[in-house]
Amino acid sequence: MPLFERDTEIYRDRDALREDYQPEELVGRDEELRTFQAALQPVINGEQPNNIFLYGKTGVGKTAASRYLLSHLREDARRYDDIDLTVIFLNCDGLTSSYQIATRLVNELRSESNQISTTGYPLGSVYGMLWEGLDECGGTITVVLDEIDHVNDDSILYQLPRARANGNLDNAKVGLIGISNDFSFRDDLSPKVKSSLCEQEIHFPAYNAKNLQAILEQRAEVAFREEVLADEVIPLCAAYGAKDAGDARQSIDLLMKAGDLARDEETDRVTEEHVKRGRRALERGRIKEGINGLTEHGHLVLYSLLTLDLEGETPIRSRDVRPRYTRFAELANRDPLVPRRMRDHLSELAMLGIVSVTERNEGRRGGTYREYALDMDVELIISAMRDTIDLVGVHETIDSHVNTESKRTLDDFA
DNA sequence: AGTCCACTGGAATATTCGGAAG
DNA sequence: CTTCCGAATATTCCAGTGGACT
Repeated sequence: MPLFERDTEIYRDRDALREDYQPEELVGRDEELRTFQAALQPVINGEQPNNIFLYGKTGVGKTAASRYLLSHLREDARRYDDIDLTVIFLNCDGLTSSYQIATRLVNELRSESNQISTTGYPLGSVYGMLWEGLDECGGTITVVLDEIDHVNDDSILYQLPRARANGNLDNAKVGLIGISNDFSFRDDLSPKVKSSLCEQEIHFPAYNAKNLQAILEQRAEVAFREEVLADEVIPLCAAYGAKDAGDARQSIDLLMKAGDLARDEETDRVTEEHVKRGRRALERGRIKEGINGLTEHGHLVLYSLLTLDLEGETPIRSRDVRPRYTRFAELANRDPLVPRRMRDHLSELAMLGIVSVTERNEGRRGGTYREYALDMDVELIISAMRDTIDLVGVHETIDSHVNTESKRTLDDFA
């Protein structure tokens, strides 16, 4: 018997479900594409391009729409002799300042052999090099800055659109396209940046179930063999996706997970059951990741909440979590955090969707406070926590010191 | 109408940590 | 090895907040 064997293939091309796959047509974003296209029209007309600002949550097609339209734009611009279009696409993830963006842009414009170092120059001379590079390139230059909310100073967002007006550029016409996940980012911009960058704003709303279904169908067409998916699979994935965040990435991942589960069992059909199990598995992964990213004190806070939940004490206000937390912290040989900070950890757990929060107000008697409760299956959280390495030490410490009453609770899931 | 409770959430400030440079 | 920097974490302080109570 051979060691390796081809899987019973339900997939035609599994890669079509991967993150980097780019479909030829973009479905479910018709209206946004129309506005976006109209905003890009001046480029073709040879006019000064608009500055465009795109915003919307993750996975709603902002980047995909930009790539799609700009590649068409580039192609179509080639048909006109008098238009010389350059597109620079820069993802600002990991970049924190305008300075870093400017050096990246300079390097994009320069040849391999002529790159500059990303540190060491005065800001002014980097801008100087940037204007020089842009002017040398000439024609119309569209700069796309993806995830600009990662950058915490907006000088380049001011400089770039104004470069021509300020006399820094003679030949080049620069258009800036900013993409942001974070809606509040736009509000925080200084007024002068807002007026120039946000002259064209396009909002990408979350996908609804219908949009998601269209997207999934498009992908599934390529990814799976015919007759492999049960009828309810795609609608179900779409429904979950729309309910959660309207995020295409997430829905596609779910479809892929369901497919993988089916493949692992060597069945030739993906069913509703697979989707449900896939969802659970993905959810667990998400929680695990969330928990892994927490600090030790975050873990202790979660632990406190977990044991309290097992004792049926939830929902619970933060001051009642405190004594339990303090005890655990001492057992783990850590100084307990100050209440204000502990509340921050609680809200962080809430942010991850691990716990739920309800605001209550009992007026003069109790004031305003929030009540926390576990929002996830206890089993799921425990199994996710078990894998958290640095928790082991804490766990043992607690386990060996804790009094019999809570020991019983801990044993319940240890 | 005004008081008051018990928090919340923002902000200023301090401390610790980790990585790069010297 | 130290030194320095910026990011991440913590602490301290405090001005709201909004519904129950007088």
